[in-house]
Amino acid sequence: MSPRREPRLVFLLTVAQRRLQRWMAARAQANGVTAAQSGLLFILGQRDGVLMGEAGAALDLGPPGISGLVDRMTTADLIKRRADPDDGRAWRLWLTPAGRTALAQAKAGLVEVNARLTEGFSEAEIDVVARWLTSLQTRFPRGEDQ
Amino acid sequence: MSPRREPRLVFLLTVAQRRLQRWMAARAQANGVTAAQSGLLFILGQRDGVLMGEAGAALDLGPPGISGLVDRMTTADLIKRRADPDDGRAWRLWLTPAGRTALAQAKAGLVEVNARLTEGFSEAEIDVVARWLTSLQTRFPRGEDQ
DNA sequence: TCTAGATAGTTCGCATGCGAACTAATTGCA
DNA sequence: TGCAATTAGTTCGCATGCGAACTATCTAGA
Repeated sequence: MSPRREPRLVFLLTVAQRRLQRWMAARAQANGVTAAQSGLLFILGQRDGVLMGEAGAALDLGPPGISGLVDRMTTADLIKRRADPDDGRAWRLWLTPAGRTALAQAKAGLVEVNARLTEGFSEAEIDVVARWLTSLQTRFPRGEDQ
Repeated sequence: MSPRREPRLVFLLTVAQRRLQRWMAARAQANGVTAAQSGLLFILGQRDGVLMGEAGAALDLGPPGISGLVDRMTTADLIKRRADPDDGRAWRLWLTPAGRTALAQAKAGLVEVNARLTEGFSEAEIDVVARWLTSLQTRFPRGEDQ
């Protein structure tokens, strides 16, 4: 409540995310995989064959978001969609060979990005940042809340 | 170089920004102004009559970004675009009365958002966060760099 | 068994913003 | 003066992801 000048966190957060997005998109020309797409690749790398909804939840995407992402990645032959044998409404997602290759490249790229993201900051500082970013998921929840 | 588990900063940053975006978009139903749009309103509140390019630079938007934003806000009658008398290529942006009203509401809303963004964190911690976010603009520069 | 409600995804229209390619106006310089 | 290079914006196609409304399937209870 002191009159200290608030850093413009909304602006900083928006710009930071956009910069990262842009930078990774430029990298995408190399392996053809964007940030959002590599997110799904990572999920499938851990649990191949997840339901679309599960993948969406893991990526914090709503139904339209995961649906569109899956469409684009299916077209790009990075993943494959197969009907769930037990539930006629559901689809399970699987990596294609091209998807596995892209995942390997994405993993390598992530190392560089993470290095760039943490360079010049101590572990304690990065922990503060991570804790703050994580806390926003509680402060700005999905759905209808107070 | 220790094998400590990296927090997934790319993911956290992406999700945090999306959560904030989503939350502010939901607020937008009230005053009809989104986060990106209120960004431009704030710029014009400080310097009414800026050039589009100047506004874009202030918001870290490229030419297509600011062009589209201006189009949408002009259609929504929040801003007005007038030819620069000295430069036939350039346009200057001005708040409309509706834009001024929306700006006042956006300012009020920002107070709440900022409170939510900083709640539970010390000033020193917020400073670390702000410094980290700001540093990304250098780490992930626009244009072609190393 | 039948049906009402819940659940999994899809589709539509929209906002956001990028890169590439473009138009039009201005400027620098030979 | 005149033209080449620069600069201000626009346009196009794309990726991303939202909310609202929809379809199809499944499940639980009367």
